[in-house]
Amino acid sequence: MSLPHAILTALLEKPSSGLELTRRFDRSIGYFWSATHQQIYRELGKLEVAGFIRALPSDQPSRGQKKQFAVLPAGRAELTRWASAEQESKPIRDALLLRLRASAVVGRAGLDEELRRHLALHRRQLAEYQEIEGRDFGAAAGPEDRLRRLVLRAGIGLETFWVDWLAQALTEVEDMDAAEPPQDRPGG
Amino acid sequence: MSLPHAILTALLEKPSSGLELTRRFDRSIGYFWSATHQQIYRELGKLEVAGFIRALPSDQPSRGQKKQFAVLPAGRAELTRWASAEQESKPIRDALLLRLRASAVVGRAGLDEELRRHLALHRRQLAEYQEIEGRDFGAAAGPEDRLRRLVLRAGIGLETFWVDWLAQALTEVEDMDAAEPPQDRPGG
DNA sequence: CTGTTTTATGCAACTTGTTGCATAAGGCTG
DNA sequence: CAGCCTTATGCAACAAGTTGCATAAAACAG
Repeated sequence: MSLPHAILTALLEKPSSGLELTRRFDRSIGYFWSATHQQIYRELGKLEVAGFIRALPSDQPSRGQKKQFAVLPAGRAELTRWASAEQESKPIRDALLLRLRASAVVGRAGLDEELRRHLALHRRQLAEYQEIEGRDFGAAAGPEDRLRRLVLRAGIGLETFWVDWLAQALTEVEDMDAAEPPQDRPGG
Repeated sequence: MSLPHAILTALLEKPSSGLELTRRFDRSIGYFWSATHQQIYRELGKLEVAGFIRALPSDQPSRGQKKQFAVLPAGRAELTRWASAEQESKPIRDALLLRLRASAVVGRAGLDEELRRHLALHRRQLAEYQEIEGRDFGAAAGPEDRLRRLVLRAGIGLETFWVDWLAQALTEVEDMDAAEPPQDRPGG
């Protein structure tokens, strides 16, 4: 249950409306904790009821009107509590690796294309991270920026790993396809 | 929606009962697609109704009795179809990176312990993967084993990355803690 | 042969995340 | 100013995953 804490973190970094949060969850925060606007609006409602955030006063009351949210002391306390507690790590689910395992059983048809597609996606993501690093993290900075830079370095490291692994996997799969056509269950 | 396909793959590798599947989802398959016994039994029921698998005949009918499942031709066809189609990649959610970001805002209390805990977990997982590699993948083999080895290499690469990153993150955080105590919002 | 543990299957309720759609304000275009 | 697009918020239904518990047979201990 980390979505509320992702939202609290984002709102502490900068008070925002639901839509602004959604935009930020498509970029920075969303690089490691994604959420749709539906989740965000629902969670904002819960956080407000719980007294963790409040809507900043606005003229118009509701729909079609921006509503800014700011974190209340209770919300900061909750985030502090969460951040100093042990996290249960969520189980891994990686569809691409599952697919490779399935391909070992039912054949490699279309596998090379999928690997190429993923390779392109990860290369693009890596380039984006590297651009952010060059833009936002030039000189040495305080602990806040050092921690954020560590997070970014995790992203860069992960994408670098995937790019390397996918390139190697693609080479191997092409090699297998050359030796033996990738029909379903080729040799038996 | 990949759980049914994970189960079909596992059953094609070896027909199994629900509990045997559960055990395998705690090991090999579960390294990249985890599932609880609840999910597995429920999904087995659906796959049987859909005509993708069938229960092998047994003496006793139901509870407390092992029920072996085998994949039917329709099930193999479904897995083949799934494996040759494009996968929508699931959004990323990594609680540890989120926590680092939160720590940048509410302070680093307990962060070093959490990093050490993760480091130990990833080191253990890496050792397990390397042991499997040494045991199961000695000599060169057919395309099936080459694909499975690629999957294992992904696991090894990922764990290696995490071990390296966590070690570096820990060093940095300890350095920050030495310069400035890790209270909530230390310097402002 | 009785009670406890282990193996094995499964239901029900709940939480989390996704998809599709509805509503409404404001700006733009002819 | 009528119609359309974009921005902004939100409901409802659904799908996926989790948690807690129930049931029952077999194995084991005394």
